Amino acid sequence: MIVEKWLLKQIKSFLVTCKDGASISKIHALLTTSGFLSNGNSAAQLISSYARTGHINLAHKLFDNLPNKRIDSWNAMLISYSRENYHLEVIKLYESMRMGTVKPDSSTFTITIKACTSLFDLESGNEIWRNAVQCGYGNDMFVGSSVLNLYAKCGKMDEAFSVFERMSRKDVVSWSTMITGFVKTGRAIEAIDVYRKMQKEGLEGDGVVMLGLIQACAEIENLKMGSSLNGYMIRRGFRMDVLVQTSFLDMYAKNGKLDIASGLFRSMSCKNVVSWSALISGYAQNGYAGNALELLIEMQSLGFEPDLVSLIGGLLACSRFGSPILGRSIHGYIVRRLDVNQVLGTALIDMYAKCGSITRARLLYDNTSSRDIILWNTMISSYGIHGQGEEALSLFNQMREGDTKPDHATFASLLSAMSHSGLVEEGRYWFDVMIKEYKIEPMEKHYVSLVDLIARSGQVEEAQILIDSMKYEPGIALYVALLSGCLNHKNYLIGELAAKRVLELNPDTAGIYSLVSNFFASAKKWDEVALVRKAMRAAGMKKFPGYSVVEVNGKIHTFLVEDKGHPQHEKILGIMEELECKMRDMGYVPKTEFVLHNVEEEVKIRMLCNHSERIAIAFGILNTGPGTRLVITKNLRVCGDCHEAIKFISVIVNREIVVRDMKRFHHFKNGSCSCSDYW
DNA sequence: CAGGCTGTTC
Repeated sequence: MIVEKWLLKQIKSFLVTCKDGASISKIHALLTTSGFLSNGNSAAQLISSYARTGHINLAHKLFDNLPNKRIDSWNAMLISYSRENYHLEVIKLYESMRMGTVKPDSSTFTITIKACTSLFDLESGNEIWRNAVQCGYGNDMFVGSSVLNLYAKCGKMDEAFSVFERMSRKDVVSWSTMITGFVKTGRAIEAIDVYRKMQKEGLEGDGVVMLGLIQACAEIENLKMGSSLNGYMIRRGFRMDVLVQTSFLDMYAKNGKLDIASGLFRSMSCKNVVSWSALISGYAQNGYAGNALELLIEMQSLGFEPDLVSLIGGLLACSRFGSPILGRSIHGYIVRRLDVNQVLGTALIDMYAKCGSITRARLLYDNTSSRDIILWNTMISSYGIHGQGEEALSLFNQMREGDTKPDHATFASLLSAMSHSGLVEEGRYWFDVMIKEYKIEPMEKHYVSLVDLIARSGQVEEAQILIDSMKYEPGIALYVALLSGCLNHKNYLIGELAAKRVLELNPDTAGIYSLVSNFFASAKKWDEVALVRKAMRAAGMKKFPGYSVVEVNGKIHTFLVEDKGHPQHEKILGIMEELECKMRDMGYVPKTEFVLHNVEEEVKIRMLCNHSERIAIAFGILNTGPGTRLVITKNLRVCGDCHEAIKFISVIVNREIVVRDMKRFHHFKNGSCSCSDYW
């Protein structure tokens, strides 16, 4: 007997580390012939050894043939499936176990609930949790933590919290599950509260807890707390692994501190695809499209295969840049290598729409099999920026018929589409529906669209009343919307108040200064015009020169304002002069009020003609065949004079010209534009 | 046997 026990122990310890399938089979045969397996001895070890060496089918065969299945064999089988991510098999196996007489234990419940978590199967998870309580495992820390994670992953943090509060024993895993859960559901403040409670109970956080806290800091934009967390971790001797470093990197990148993020990235001795992706996305989200694309290329050249997320970052950069050529090439790269999932599909639709091809965007949209809220919102917004308000509305109505509930972003896109298309009554109507039927509290962005819509239609007083009726302090965007309405409809009384508010609220783009200045010029208040110019210089606005991008014959060409550096400069100039002549004959009068510099009238006219969008258009005309559609992307807002001029140009050259600016698309065709005015 | 990094709309 003693020898047998010793032998079994030796066999077990050998199986734990054995990597050789043939040896496992030999031991299997030995145990079978000597009769040990018949009472279940060593079966669990054999099962996990088989599974660990990639022979899960052999493991299952052995398990099926066991005459006496003990709980450790069941659990070994469950764990083997779990390791291979066969979550449905785990749940099935658990159910067949429940049919028999063997009692599940803590591991059984822990693993099975984890499988439900991976499948986001809240229903089965709840059922198994009830079983666990019935079997006396309601106070088990492992089972408890896996239930916390189940609720957290399914977004049910209130349920998780009530289980958490009733747990009699908690360890660092239980606490960190709560912290991570709150962060991932957008409740960063509560995540930090949980951490403080944990500290009060005398528990130290570990790496996982820190990771959650870093993400919390990223979300609430508290970089100060984030940095002090960094100091704390260094003092306590935490190992800064890739995960933690990537989280710090991401925190800085998300908050626009790309210099710090990139410094951190360069200093990392160990980087993975995720670290690359985090920085690429950070650049793309903050408008540094060029840096994002450069990094994507650098990543490949160093042998890192871009994954889904880094490519989504690349697509985002393309849509910021307005470059369909780059976007298409990334699309092609993706199709050759990866499966397109919903997030990627959405990014592609957004990219095509923002790069000027609403048709291609719709094509992709029609080919999607399932539609989540972001996909709907993206398509609605795409129609909006292209000035197709009716299409946006019709899509929105289709959405209402289905089972995806519109959210705040849906209405933001819808209302903005209404305002870009001048659908005044519809805009008012849906704003009301949003509040009354969908119980969505209007946010600033909703008010901005509505004010823009109403003011644009000429009801400036009403727009003013709407702003005054808001429950919170109106931001600059609202006064900008009001002011542009005042400018269009020459309401100088309200306009002057709006203009003053705009200046008080420190505009951060040259476009806004130019709007204010145009307003005062229109009111013939020249002293104010001069003041605005001064304020703009003081704010350092001239640092951002306007540029336009145009793609011709598969190449991207960028033009700055007054760009003289192009090899075809002389020819471009020729086209521009020819166009100007014909435009004048057709009745075009330069709107020199759009020039904010205090110079001679004749110089102003020269400056208007040298705007980057005009140079880009002339270049496009020069280098493409008659009738070719031109797509130009401008980094600022398109200027009011250019908006007029391009209408004429579209007639002269008989082409469709699409100009995308920071906010939307202007489709010029046969002398008119899809947008009623430039702003 | 339970918890960890990056991603799409406004």
